[in-house]
Amino acid sequence: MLSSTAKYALRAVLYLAEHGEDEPLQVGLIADALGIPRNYLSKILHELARSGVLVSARGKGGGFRLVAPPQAVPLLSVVEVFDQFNGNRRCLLGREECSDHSPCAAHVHWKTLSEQISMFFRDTTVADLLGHDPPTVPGLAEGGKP
Amino acid sequence: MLSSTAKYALRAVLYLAEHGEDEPLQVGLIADALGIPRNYLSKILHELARSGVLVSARGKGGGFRLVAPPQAVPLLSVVEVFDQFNGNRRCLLGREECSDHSPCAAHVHWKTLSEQISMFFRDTTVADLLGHDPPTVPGLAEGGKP
DNA sequence: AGTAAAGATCATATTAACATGAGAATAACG
DNA sequence: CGTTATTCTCATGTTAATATGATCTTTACT
Repeated sequence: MLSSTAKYALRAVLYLAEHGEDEPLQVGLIADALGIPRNYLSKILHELARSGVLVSARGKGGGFRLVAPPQAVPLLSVVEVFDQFNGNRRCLLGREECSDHSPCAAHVHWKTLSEQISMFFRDTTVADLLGHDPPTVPGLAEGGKP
Repeated sequence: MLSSTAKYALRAVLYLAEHGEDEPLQVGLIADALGIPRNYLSKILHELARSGVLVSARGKGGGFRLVAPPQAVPLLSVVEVFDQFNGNRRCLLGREECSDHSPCAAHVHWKTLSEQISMFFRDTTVADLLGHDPPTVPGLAEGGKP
């Protein structure tokens, strides 16, 4: 559904929302916590900063923070920085021009679901995902229920 | 949503359902009609044959045919040959192990849509997509309304 | 001013998807 | 049996995503 870059971005933003309320968090910290390659995450966070989702501070004491409160950050604003959701991404058969006006064979069947997916990313916010099992390093055991 | 390989496969299967009822169709014919690289489509159709969706006949008069009638071919049986729909494909954040039992942060929010997507590919058949604007070469003008 | 801690940037490597080209294997048919 | 039309297979090329490593730049603090 999402590129691994977009997944990294989402997980990092969630981590910032949960742990970065008071002070900026460093790339290395987030990368270690989530098991994401450091320099790769660095570039991802940098792009999120360029896109206005995060702010970055260089130098000692620097790091990344969310610009807006989690309730004001739809998943789409994170994900669209890396994955295209426009045009032929929406057409199941990959036609450049696929619309109600000029539909592909699957158009009427796929349309509803496709719109629901768009709505999901537009309407779900980072805050909606907080308070659940926080995303940690995938494949790392996680002692459970007392 | 789908890899371009899976899209090619879907479009080719649709073409076979519409034009290959009486006789097997040749790779070159389908490739030309749909604007898909010939040898690439050849491999795709071969894999669909190995997977039991198509039958192939070599030699003169050969080509490809659907094994079952279009009503009996769910889109999933075409698509799953190329794109994985299992495991972490279903998890929005890319966790290997993401389930009701061990959910990621997005699990409860994404679950419903994810299941609807699965259902779509399982319940929609090739026959459902017939009788609409047939998929042709993308980006090719298509003389329209009289 | 010097130093350490951070992000920013550049060059390069790795991998998988997508694609092309040439030829081998198979089958029909005269 | 040879010719021709077709799929099948292998080798290779191209491109984009993913990842790594080295170095540059900025900032806070002493």
